[in-house]
Amino acid sequence: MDIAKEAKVSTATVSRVLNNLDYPVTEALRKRVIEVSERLDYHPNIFSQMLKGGTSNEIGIIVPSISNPFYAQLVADTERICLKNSYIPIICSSYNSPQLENNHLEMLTNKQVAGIILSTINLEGIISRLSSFLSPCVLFDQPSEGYHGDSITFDFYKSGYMATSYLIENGHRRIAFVSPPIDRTSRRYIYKGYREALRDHGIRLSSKWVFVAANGQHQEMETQDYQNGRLLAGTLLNAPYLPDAVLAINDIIAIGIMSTLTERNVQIPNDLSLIGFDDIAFSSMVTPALTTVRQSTTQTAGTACKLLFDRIQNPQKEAVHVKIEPEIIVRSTVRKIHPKVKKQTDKP
Amino acid sequence: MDIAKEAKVSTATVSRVLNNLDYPVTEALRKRVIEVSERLDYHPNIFSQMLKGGTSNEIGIIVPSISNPFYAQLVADTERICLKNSYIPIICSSYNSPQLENNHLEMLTNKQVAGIILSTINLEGIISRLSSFLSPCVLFDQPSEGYHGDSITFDFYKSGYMATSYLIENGHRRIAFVSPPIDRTSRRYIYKGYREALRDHGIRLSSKWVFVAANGQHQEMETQDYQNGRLLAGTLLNAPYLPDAVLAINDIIAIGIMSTLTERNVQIPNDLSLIGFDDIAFSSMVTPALTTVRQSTTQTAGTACKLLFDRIQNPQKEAVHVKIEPEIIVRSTVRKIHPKVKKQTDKP
DNA sequence: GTGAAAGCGCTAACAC
DNA sequence: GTGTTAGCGCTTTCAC
Repeated sequence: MDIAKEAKVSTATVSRVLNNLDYPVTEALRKRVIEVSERLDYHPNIFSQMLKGGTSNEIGIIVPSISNPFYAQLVADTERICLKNSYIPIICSSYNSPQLENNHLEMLTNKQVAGIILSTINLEGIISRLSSFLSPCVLFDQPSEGYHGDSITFDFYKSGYMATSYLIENGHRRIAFVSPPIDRTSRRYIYKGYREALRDHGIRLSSKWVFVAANGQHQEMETQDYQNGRLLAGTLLNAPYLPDAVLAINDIIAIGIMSTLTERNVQIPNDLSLIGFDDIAFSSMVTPALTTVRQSTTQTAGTACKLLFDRIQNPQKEAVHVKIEPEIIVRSTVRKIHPKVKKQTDKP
Repeated sequence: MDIAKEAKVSTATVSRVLNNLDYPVTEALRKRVIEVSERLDYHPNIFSQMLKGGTSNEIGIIVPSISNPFYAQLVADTERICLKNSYIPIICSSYNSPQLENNHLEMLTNKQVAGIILSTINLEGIISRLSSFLSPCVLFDQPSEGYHGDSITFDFYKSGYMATSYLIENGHRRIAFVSPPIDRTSRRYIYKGYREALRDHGIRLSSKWVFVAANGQHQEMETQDYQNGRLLAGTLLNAPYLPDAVLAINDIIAIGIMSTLTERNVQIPNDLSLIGFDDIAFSSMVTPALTTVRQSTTQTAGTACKLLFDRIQNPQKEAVHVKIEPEIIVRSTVRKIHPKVKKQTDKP
């Protein structure tokens, strides 16, 4: 330690002063050490601190893709809370690659971060390893069935159910379902909610109203969802008649649908109602503003951080599972219609 | 080292095997070490590696706000390139706080990251310290005048000049300028480009066509820009007559303007042309699709990474300054008008 | 009150 | 070919 030499004291004293240990050190020495450390622009070497058994104040945050506005928001919210609690967030995108997610996880545990907040795209693949980690891990956003640690997810099933019911209550019967490939548990649940809401209201599920994109998703998700929305809206318009409403599995795909519809002079919500999921910032910026089911990022981020902080404090405490309730944000893309008045388009 | 004991060899041998040093080790021993290391699920302690003088493969990326779609895109692009080159990106948001930016910078240098890619919001404040860093730092996105290291920025002045000229060439004369507070060098340059383009085309700058928001920006930037756009469009509509065109200093504020205009039945581009800056993904998703000046994030990210990687390879090489050329993305919000035909609105 | 010294896990120089 | 050992910078116990 250079400071020790320069100030002519022992390294022990330097350590005691700089770490503010409540250890008896004469004012004179203390002052000298501080003076020298400032003069030398001293920064402790975190590696040797950690080697010596120090604890990290970093928190890893892993999400599928940071360029997706929903995750950008979720990460930003989480980041802010970490910072406020003097943790340093380390943000990682898995880009839908289990391999990359694994790498990140390994990197984070190697660093012995204080904790990990993870939206996994590969639950089955990692669930067994999670508990063996040295750093506590809370799962958020995506469903986490079978995980025994802390977790917090949306109630996707309920989201799907609520959105569909909401449309039905507004008089819609022919409700289309539009989605990218249903390859995630979250999507499966929304779809299930959709089907069961229809069933519970005595509406027969018709496969002709289910539009699921075929392609994979290794490109940028946001653009792809948008394009899927545009495309699927196109095939939807080719049907002999229009549905009453469309349930789009996320806001971006909904905005894609709006775009094609507007182009083809189909008025929303006059000719067709539309509801999305997520409530990303842009949903309120499009015209007409999109009615959607909010998956509150602030709530998710807040709860995830709280669970993690609590666990860091008390590693022995019982695991907690939280479900965030969906909330319908009523804006301008769903209109009330009278179920008796069957609207027909001018298509053959 | 547990492995050494377990396999009954020295730690040196273990290190040699596990690091694949081209050091003579008998196959038998090598196999035994590998077998044990796998059985014990061994992970090297990166702290002691670093302590011993190892080099980090992490790269710090600092931007103002990750929830801003432009920066989300820029970060995602940068992240991907880092990953592809086996660097681990560490993403930090400064949230427009010089204090926080400083903290991040300090954290990154403490970790002795391989390099830093920085969009600084506090150039003056940090420029002197940058060169004393142990990790090389390339500045991107924001102007970096006075910095002697590598840097890469947009030609904001040219952007502003080009956009304004483009509008003028399309027959517009009364061109409004709409912006959040002009508190950043980038914005000052765009504004300057606007003014000088007007001047060079013999159009007098009229302060009544300059709309600059008053408020600060410690909230979420994206929402705030949008709201500013809405508000300023409102005051713009209260003027006795409409301008021919509006130059909005970023896409989000442009989308805010579109929103108010659509609400008030002002048709874009028939009644008013509009051009933005950035070319965020959403600009092509709104209706009508926004004409804008692209600040290519892929180009910026690519160049920034290249400069940094080069410097890591060769710390002595000369500093490089790159300016990314703006590019007008023609979509549907600017129409050509004949300069002679003075359009008047029906307002008094 | 202060200092000396051990040791965290690893790598590399040196011995054998 | 393989083992021994010093030392990276820090914290902490123990001795003075």
